[in-house]
Amino acid sequence: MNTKKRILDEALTLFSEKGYSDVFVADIAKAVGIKAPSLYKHYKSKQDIFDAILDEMKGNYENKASMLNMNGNNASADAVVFSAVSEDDLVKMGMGLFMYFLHDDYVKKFRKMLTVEQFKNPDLALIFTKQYADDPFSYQSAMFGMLSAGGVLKAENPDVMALQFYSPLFMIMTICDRHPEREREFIPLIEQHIRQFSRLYKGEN
Amino acid sequence: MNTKKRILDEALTLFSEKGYSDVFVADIAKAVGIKAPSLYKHYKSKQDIFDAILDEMKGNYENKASMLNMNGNNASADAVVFSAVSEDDLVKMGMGLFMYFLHDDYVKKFRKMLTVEQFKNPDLALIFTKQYADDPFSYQSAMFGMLSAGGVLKAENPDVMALQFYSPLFMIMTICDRHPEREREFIPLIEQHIRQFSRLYKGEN
DNA sequence: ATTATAAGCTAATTCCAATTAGCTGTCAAG
DNA sequence: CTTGACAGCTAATTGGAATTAGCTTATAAT
Repeated sequence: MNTKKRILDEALTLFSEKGYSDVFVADIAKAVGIKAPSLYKHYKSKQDIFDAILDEMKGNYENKASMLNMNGNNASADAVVFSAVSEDDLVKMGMGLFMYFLHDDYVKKFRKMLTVEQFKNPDLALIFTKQYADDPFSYQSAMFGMLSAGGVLKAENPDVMALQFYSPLFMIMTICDRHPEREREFIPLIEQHIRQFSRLYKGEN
Repeated sequence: MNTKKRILDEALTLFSEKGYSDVFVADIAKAVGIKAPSLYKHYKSKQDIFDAILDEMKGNYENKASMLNMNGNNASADAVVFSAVSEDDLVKMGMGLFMYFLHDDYVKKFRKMLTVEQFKNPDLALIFTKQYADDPFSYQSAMFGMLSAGGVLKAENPDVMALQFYSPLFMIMTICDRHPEREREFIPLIEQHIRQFSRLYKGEN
């Protein structure tokens, strides 16, 4: 039941591994458990399936983003109090973000699809950059700005602080997308990064 | 002349933008200025062209890597002296690495091809991770370890230092691959990052 | 001069994958 | 009960893309 939705799920799984062109309608159908022509009862073409995946994602993202306070909306950082943020708080936040991005099945597949399709499709390039760069930067920059203003952290360029805090998470995520088996090796490094970052910007040493 | 080499160049250009499957033999031939069947006088199949590109790159990399002191060979960091490394030295080194990766035409195309093919081809995944993560990390970690030991920088985990130094370069490079027009916006940020990194790890502030 | 080879071309050939045609069974609404 | 929409199937159809066949010309070696 709900074949229509299952088609999108299986198609996304396949697209994220093989890219749009190397996935055949018959592959998607097989994954769903039907024959290729039956699939046309639900979508009028392969491209239509792809578009539906994009539409679905656009809905999902705004929810998740505001949930994680990750959106570009500058009002959202208000929720973070100016006052103390401990090293453990930063670790919790950074690891939480990292683990969510890395392990949420839907998010992961969608990201991998963006990765392999980005140069063919300018829309996807924009979505990728917004979700994985501009939005996190803008949120974190606002946060670090306030933490600096509140005297919790050194007064340094908050854009740079955001870049330095976030890009290790991003980079290691891309490595783990390629080599999930190396995750064990990198998780501790992320935590060490965040603790070291925190100490450096608190001026402790 | 040297059609054989031109085929590789044009094929790489196309593969890097559209991915292997979306490039037709006729496209490559057209870019070279011949007809598709003529191309088979030089390579026995489309796959053969792809393989030749890989082979060529394997040769290129080891040279470039040792030139840039970027390889995984731990002896290579010996060239860096223990003694003083100024903020400007770090900027020069970081920006040089970044600009080379970002603007060298061959390197850029090859990276984009790795990006879009990585999940289909485990070999490419390994090459990507080696060239853009393991090798830079191992070189820089050795370097920061020596700078710490020499008292030039604080004694902190050198793996984390390498991660923090390099991952902003990597991440911004991936953004610029998608949006070359945003380069102007990001180059200054890279320089600020390196200067801020340097000051933090020198304990100045 | 002759001939072999290299590198190009046009015209098949072959295969494959998306899509369409047309049929069948189910089942809910009337 | 019976009819229409739904969702599936098998068997075409269509179009596109890789590769092969077979021919031509230029050139370099004999």
